[in-house]
Amino acid sequence: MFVKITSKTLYSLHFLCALTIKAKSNPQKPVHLREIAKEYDIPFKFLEQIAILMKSVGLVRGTRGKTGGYQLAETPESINLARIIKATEGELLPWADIEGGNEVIGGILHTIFQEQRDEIDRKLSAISLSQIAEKARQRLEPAPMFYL
Amino acid sequence: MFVKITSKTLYSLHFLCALTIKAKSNPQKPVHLREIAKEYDIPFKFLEQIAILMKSVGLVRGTRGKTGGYQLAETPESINLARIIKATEGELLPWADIEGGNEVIGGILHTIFQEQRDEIDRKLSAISLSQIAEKARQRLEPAPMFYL
DNA sequence: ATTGTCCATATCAGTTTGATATGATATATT
DNA sequence: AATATATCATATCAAACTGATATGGACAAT
Repeated sequence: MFVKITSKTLYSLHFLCALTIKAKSNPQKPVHLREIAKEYDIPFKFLEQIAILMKSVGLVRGTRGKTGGYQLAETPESINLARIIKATEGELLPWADIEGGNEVIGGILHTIFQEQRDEIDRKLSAISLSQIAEKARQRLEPAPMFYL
Repeated sequence: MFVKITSKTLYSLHFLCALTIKAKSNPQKPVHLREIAKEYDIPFKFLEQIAILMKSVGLVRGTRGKTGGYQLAETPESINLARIIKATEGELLPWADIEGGNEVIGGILHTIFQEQRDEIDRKLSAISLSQIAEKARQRLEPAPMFYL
């Protein structure tokens, strides 16, 4: 593939959206991973790893113990898609060996893609978690009554 | 990684550039893979696979027998970078499962990236093999005499 | 016939990805 | 204090992908 999004990113977005949506109706209260795993059909143990990763990059806070769980460490408005994807997929710029420099074709490609990468970074940075969560919430809403 | 270029693409570009450059001084004459593999330091057997791939997508022609070799199947002006990368890395659009549709986050990401992918496609399509080969030729040129 | 090329698969080691297993640590409840 | 339930942290594993190698067939000029 050329542009690649792994399921780790998908799961991470589900996770963060869940925290965002649930915080609306009940702020302050941590959300259990089991709950999210069940609702979004994510393998629980995999979700645990993702939660730890999200915590390590400062996007969420974990509370231990029986009434523990996770909640966003920042407002969903201040968290953008670029930060999330960089956490899950690594830096947007890939070819470390190409950047080496003296390799001819690599150098050419590097020049060609530099501009494009900056553009992608800008666009992803302009999309906030709150926007994504809002769209997800809309799509998840049950059909209006008058369809029944 | 997020945007990824494998060595198969690098080697392919070396291969196609070699054919382009050599065709200038000696058109019609097929170029041996062994020659290219040596000059560009590409594992010969790997290059063979790449040559077959390039042939299967119609970018080069192979001539068998003792005086055989490879040559471009089209003019280097009509071959663009998008075609080459699609041949080596697959379609620029990756997430077949995401495109499925009814998955919420996947659908959102698909929308977000659609525009960007088209943009990348346009930019890569605008860069021809002849341009790349020309740049490569310039960089490969020995230093001018008056530097000695 | 022999040689040197393309052509086509099969295989293999290393890495990445998705997922599971095991257990430690922390805290609210009983 | 004991227990239940949560986060936290590694270790491990199978499948897929990547880079590379191996083996052998088909073809044409000498």
